[in-house]
Amino acid sequence: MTGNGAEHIGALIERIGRLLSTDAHAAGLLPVQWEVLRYLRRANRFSRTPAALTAYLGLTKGTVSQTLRALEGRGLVRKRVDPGDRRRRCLSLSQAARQLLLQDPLAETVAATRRLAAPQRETLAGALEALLSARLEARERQPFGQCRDCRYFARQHAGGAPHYCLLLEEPLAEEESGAICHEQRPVA
Amino acid sequence: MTGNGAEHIGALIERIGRLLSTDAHAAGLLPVQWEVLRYLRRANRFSRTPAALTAYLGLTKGTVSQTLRALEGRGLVRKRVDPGDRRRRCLSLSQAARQLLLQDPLAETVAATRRLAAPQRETLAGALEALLSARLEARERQPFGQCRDCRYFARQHAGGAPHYCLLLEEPLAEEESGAICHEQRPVA
DNA sequence: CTCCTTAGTATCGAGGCGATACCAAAAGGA
DNA sequence: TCCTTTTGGTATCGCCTCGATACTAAGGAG
Repeated sequence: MTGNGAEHIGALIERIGRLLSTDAHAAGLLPVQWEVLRYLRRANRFSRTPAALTAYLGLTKGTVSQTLRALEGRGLVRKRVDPGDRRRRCLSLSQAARQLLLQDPLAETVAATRRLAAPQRETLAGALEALLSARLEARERQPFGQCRDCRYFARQHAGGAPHYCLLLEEPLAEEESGAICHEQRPVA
Repeated sequence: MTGNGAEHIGALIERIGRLLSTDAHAAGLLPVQWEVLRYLRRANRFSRTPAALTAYLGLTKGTVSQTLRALEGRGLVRKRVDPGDRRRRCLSLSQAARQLLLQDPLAETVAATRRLAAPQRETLAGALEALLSARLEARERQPFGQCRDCRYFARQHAGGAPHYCLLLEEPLAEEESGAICHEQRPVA
């Protein structure tokens, strides 16, 4: 292989992104629609709202509202008013959406990643995280990291007891600690 | 950092791709329009045609035709009939397009890549190439590699003499050997 | 009760995108 | 030579993204 400069890496990222985009189209949904479904699968209960989704995708709220409208029309996303704050909408995936996610075109790339040697995969993950956080900082975007990596995450050590969010003052189940959160602030 | 599995890498790639897409929007052109300009800057003279561009982007020819129409309307791309084959159109960048490419939003990510440690950058490039070629094979897409890595590339060793393409039977200048080609077939 | 902020929707215009249909030029027979 | 096929590109339609702008509704602060 020739040309391993920084420009080459830029071209690779661009090309892979384009492939993912056409894969997404071929799988029956538009790229951003797949991303909405993936987000809703990974986000915790405080983050499954149009506002958090808007921040995650980096789009305007009007665009997101319209995209959600399209997904609702297809019966993939359900929207209902938050009883606590009647301005908020709680988003959830339909059973059809969960079924559809089993054919997520991104899975093929994940499988290709699995075929890399373990140390190479480690380095790849680290490098991508560095690139991502550089861009996030430049744009002052929220990181949307995992709950358990958050400065407000309090781990309860008494066996079986749930964890706790010091920001939202809510108990957290063990399964929730790996979900992404729109309020997440990395430790230190 | 937590969760370095293959799924995590998939999420990272997806998220970076999304950031690049919103960066592109912010820079005044649509993502695919930036990609067209980048392609035309990097492609050799046999590959600056709508058909090659269509294969590169993995889109339908109708879509590409329409995108080129938009870029032509903005005075960024010029199109003229190929004198040899009057069905073909030869594409070229205007001076305004070359000027615009100096503000390519992808450059910021390239700069971030440059800040990685050299061995990490090497591994990143290798891993991304592996992911890309896996997807290309699965979709039976052309690689669009560099001319000099092609099985039809004949290097002339007599000082200063140009190289030669055994497929198209055309002489090649030294500067062309780094360009990407729609006919490129990697060695062995 | 006002003002302000936050959450979401509605609408418009540009444009990507696939699908389909179409046209023109080249190439390949019989 | 004429006829067919193939190749390169365009035109049009419908759906959807996307930003911009303007709007409604609900919560909060004084």
